[in-house]
Amino acid sequence: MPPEALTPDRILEATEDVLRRYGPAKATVVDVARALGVSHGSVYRHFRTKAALREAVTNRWLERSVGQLAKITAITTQPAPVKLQRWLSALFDAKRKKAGDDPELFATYGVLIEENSGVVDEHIRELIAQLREIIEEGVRAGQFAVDDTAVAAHAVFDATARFHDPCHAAKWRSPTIGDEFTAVSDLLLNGLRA
Amino acid sequence: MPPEALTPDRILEATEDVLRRYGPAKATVVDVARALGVSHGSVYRHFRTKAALREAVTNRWLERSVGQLAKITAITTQPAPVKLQRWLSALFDAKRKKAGDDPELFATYGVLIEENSGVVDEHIRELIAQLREIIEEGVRAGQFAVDDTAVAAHAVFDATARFHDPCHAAKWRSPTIGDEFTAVSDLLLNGLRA
DNA sequence: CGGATGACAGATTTCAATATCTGTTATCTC
DNA sequence: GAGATAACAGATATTGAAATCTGTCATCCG
Repeated sequence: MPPEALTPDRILEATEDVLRRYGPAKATVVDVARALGVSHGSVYRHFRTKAALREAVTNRWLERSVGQLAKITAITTQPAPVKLQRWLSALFDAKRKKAGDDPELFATYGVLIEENSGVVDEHIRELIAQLREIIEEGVRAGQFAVDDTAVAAHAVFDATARFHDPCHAAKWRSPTIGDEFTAVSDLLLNGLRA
Repeated sequence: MPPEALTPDRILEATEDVLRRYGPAKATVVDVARALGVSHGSVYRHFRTKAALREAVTNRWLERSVGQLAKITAITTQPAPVKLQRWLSALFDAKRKKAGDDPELFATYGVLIEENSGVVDEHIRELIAQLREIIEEGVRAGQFAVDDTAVAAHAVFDATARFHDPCHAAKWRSPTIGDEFTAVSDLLLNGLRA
């Protein structure tokens, strides 16, 4: 009997390791099985296809970041404009940090994200829902004036794409990127203001 | 003697044809020479390297689009907010049209653009200069209130990246993309307003 | 019987031999 | 002599045979 039972979680852990080591192009199900000391047939017992396995890894990665941001949404001691500003900053900083700390791993997840656009769409829907909550709070407090908070939240998310969408990651290394973010952020805040 | 002298322009024309036909990965200098009925050595007389040839093609393509937008900037019968709105729409429509009409060709130029980021930077600088002119006009007329028109122009350009940067092209096929653009555009206009 | 295994078929990837391409240059032509 | 050419070396791309991978399944084990 192996030291521990084979669980989806252990498989996902091993898959992340393999992806980190070999990259998205070379990581195989056989590699994952080898890392776990089992046959690849056993992996297929828990994940029906390689695509499903990669999707689960992607989901896991995205959920970790959404969780962090939800904490900012939950803070109640800040006025909405400040909270929105901080939320956007946190999203940008988190992305930039990940991209800067380990560009290779970031690129790996970039590939997974392109593969699993469905999972990403759901993730984005959650982020926009958080944004909407902050904007709604601001409307209630008379700090923001918008017709439709859902539309506004979507617009804010879209307008900051340059600072969170991985396809712009290369530009995040520019020394002026911070100023550019502030300029967009301020302009948007101003646009929402009552 | 060939029907016409071999000029840089004819070579660029032929290069565009070859790129259209074979795509960016397979288009070779030998192909271009063959299309022109000359030896590839002759092409190298006009363009020092394959990279220089591709850069010139990229430049040509980008200049065509900047030229169209400059016409909108030059119109003097519209108030600045309307002009800005129309300019952004025109940029988005032009990109979306190109991407939709011939996705393969658009992808080809997408590859060239990644190869020649220097040329693209200059192109973007020109676009932002046009934006800045419109914003300055609005500030003079008391319609816009911004500290620094250069920063504001940059911010507007960045905030609309989702609607002009080729890395977002796949999303331009969404049926709701028009509404999303309008929402961002309105939000930005509001943010600039005095 | 629930869970793991290894052998298997068809699809995909790797690798090394072969062909093509890039960029230079000595030569040719008008 | 200005402009084109073709031969060439080194770098890059293509190709097809061999290896590996994906996903299935009959079989084995506790």
